[in-house]
Amino acid sequence: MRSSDDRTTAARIRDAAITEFAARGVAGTSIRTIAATAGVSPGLVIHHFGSKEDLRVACDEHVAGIIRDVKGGAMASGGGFDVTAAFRAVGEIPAAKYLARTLVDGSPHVAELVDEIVRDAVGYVATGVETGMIKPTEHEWGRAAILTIWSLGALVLHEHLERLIGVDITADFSQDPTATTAYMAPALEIFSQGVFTETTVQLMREAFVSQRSAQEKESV
Amino acid sequence: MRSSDDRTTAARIRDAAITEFAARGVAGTSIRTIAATAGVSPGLVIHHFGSKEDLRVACDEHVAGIIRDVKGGAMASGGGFDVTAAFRAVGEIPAAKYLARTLVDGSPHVAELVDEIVRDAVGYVATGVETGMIKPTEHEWGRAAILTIWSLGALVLHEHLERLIGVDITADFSQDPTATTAYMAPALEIFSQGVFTETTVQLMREAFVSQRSAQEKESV
DNA sequence: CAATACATTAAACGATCGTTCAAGATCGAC
DNA sequence: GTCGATCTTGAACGATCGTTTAATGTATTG
Repeated sequence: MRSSDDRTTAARIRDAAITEFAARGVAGTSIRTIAATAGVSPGLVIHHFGSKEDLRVACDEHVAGIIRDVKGGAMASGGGFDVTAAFRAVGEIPAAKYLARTLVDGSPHVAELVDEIVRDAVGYVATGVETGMIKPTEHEWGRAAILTIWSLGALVLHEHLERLIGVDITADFSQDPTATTAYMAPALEIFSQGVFTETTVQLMREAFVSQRSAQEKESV
Repeated sequence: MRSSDDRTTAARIRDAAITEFAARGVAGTSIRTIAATAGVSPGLVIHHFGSKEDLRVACDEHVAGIIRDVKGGAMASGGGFDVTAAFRAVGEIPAAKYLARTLVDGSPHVAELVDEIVRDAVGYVATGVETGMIKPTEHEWGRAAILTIWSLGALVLHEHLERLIGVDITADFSQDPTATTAYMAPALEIFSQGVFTETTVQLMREAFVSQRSAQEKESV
């Protein structure tokens, strides 16, 4: 039975930490809990990683590595800026949940990683525009950033999304057509035809301009 | 000087707790920290709220109350399903940040609250469709849910959004036209014209159908 | 086989945690 | 002005936290 888990003890501890940190946050997880999940003593956790903070950094770096692998591998065949799709494709569910938590908890490396994902999205979108798949825009960076944030935001709020539409985007639902429809269909619709009518766009543009000129008056 | 703060001591403790919980999470915040922020002794916190968990519930309910007020007041004049706009309009920044944290930490009341926001969004969108402001859809619930999740997701990831495009959506930037442009312009663009071209939509639809029929074959 | 390095554990340490408690301080009611 | 109720504090309690330490087990190596 042991042959079914060929990971190092240190790797098992690290993976247990990733799971626990993802579920309860770093502050909400004790070393004793991680040790219990990994089936070792608390002292061994410290022996292998030095301290809780160092263990957290090790988790950070490991998940960051997975993300970079996933991006390199499944990017071209997938949805581009939809990071969550890449995770599902590779089956790295704990890493996805860890990222979701860490995006809010904050960590030494996650900000850097998000910037990286957005830069990739900019490149992906630019290619899409060149090949006529994606509409051009004045706000290249802003649009890529917002699309990425929305995608990551859905990942972070996966529990709510699951409750709302019955789809866990941190799980592999590629075999479940119902789930695919519930999540992908409305998103695809928004991304293709938008939600506002021409009338609304015109109204908002006018309101925006008038607000702006009013502020210019104020500031004089 | 004391006249500048007419809140009850209990209210000051509660507000301090909301701020600290929002910044560091519930597990990452000690009662002693809250007491220090409120300028009282740790014992007094317990005396007024019974326990840390009860204090958390009190924060939950207070913020939920603020959100319901905000929804009722600024909904009609604002962006509809953009919850964050409502917070800025009323100036309840700590409540917004508390909600952002609690959406991920989980709490006894937040799920209920999210469902409520989505139901409101469905109603708002339906009205918009009737008056010709919003495009109709097959997926009423799904679209409203996803739009709400995106909006809340941006709130949750406000720190990353600020770093990426220089706009803190938990702050009142109504006086800052640059910030308004950076965030609102791309979002409005996506919501009006979409991001995918007709070619892409057609391709995705075909891919979706073929995937589906392949799965139907499989399941036979 | 002896020696050495590494893996691992149980026990304990000091710090901090949420909470309790006893004792003042403050206040309104009679 | 006295009394009871409420507000507030400082000290302390037991539990749990991250971490250390000493000891034992288990390989590896010459």
